[in-house]
Amino acid sequence: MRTRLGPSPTGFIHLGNLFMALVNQRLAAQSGGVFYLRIEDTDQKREVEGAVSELIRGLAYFGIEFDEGVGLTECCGCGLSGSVVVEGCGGGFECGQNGNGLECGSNGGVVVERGAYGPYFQSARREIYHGFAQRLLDEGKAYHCFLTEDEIADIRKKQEAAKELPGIYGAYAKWRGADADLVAEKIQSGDPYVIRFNADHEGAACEGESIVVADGIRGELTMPRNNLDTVILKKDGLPTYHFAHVVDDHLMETTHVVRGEEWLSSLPIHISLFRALGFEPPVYCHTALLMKLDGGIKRKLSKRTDPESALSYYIADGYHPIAVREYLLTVINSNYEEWRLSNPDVDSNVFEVTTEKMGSAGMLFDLDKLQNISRDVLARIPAGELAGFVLDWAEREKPEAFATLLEGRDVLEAALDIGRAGEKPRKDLVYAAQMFDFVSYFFDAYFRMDDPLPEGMSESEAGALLTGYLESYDHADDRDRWFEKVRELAFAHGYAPKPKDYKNNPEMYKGHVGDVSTVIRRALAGRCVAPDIYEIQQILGEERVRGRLGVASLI
RNA sequence: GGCCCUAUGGUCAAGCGGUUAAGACGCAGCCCUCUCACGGCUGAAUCCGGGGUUCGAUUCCCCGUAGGGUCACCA
Repeated sequence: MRTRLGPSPTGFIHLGNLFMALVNQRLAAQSGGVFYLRIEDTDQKREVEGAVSELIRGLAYFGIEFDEGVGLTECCGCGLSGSVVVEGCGGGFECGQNGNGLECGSNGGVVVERGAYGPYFQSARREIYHGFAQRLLDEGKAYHCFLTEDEIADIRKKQEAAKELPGIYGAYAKWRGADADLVAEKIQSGDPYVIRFNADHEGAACEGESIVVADGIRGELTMPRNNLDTVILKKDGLPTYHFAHVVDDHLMETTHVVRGEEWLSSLPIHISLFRALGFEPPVYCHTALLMKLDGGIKRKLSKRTDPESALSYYIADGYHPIAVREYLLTVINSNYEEWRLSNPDVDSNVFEVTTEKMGSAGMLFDLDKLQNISRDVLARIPAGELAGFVLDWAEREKPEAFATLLEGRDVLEAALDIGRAGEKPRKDLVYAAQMFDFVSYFFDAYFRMDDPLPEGMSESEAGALLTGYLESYDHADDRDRWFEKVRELAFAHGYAPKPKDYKNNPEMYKGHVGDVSTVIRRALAGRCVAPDIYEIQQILGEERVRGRLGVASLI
């Protein structure tokens, strides 16, 4: 299979982009095919500078790499902004001569193209589109249209009033078959125009005819034939999506177009264009959309109002790429989870994604599920690797903490590794920001006594317990000996050494050993909820343990 | 509004004419237990409605209904 991703460089990378990229990537990789990146920059108004390299980097964070097409490479060192080099051009291009107007990455990346089907920027394929448009023009399948915005608005108003289908078609297509001399004259005098597809070039008799398309996900689809004179070349000479899609995916030999359901309704236009040009259409796979529950109703994840729809949200919080991929995989093919359960240690790329098993309903994005998957994924990653991951995150997102973490890297690693050995590892870790918070108290700079004492525990009582604990503290004790001492301390102060004792005879005790350990835990970690005290102490080291206990016992 | 897509618990969903209607997340309870997390067990919770077809429909067909998508010189 040859698949592609065709994003427009608007500076916003949607979760949906990643979803689509992942499906396309897996499909190509599984079949030994090619997955390429084409930049659909035909809307100059929406274009954002630096969006292309940001897009590539954003996707790369989640492990999306392209075999062909637009990519990023190390800076050529020219230092000039606005320069592009084309890989494999043999030095024939000087920096800045390519003219695509892209940045020479401020952080060392240069946008390049590779592959035999270029250019992969639609804005650089103008002449190609013009050639095919001319062909349609010559064959009477397209025409110049000089309708102004006002005229179109009037037409629409009339159509609305008459409850007719809006758009340019039939009798409303007044430039269809216009006098050639008049057209030439208008062009000559510089009147702006667009090229429209003539939906009735095969004769208006086709009205009511329907088309049947075999969708890779949805099976056989029956839709009415296109009857709108859709614009294929805009006033500025650039193609619309519809035309660029048809021309490019034909020329670039895309075999499978995986795209969102929002394209379903323009499928008839695309089929008509393929037919008019005499091209074979690719296999279409229209995926369900990612939705969000909003006030009780489902709706498409929106980039304007839903922060979690942006890839940058997950990068900023430091979600692990593997976790996000696995979550997406469970959404892409629901049998993935089952597979993962029986293959806990196999690389997720071994799982075969199939379009037939993709849902077509539109699913809610489930952050809980992502987090749950993330816990499992992170539990399988060695602490050393996680420490590096957190450091990368901190360098990027929390620079003020980076030096501290880097300096205390061994502490960071040990802290992240708490309770993870053995058959039933703890699964406390979810994403980098959360991991940082989870271990922050190990670093003096972030140690805070945040939590209040447990209910009913007075400060003097806590102070007495801590003083007693400090007196008997021996850093060299093993875990059993250590806890034995905690029990003794508890008993000496009127607390049940075992929770069960307290449960059975609540009137005999002030509380149980858990209350005592909570006071200790709070003194050491600043919180009443944290992992095993013994391990925390071992990581903190004797000096800091005594220091924190001493400080807390005086309050 | 037209056209199109979709419809199983709160969520993701198995199912593909006869099932006690899987599983996962979440939720509740219990167990384990120094708190938490992990783990174990248990539980509550689903076939949108109405017609057909059929000996029998969650499953097939039709009609509603609901949700979504789309109706640009944006993709």
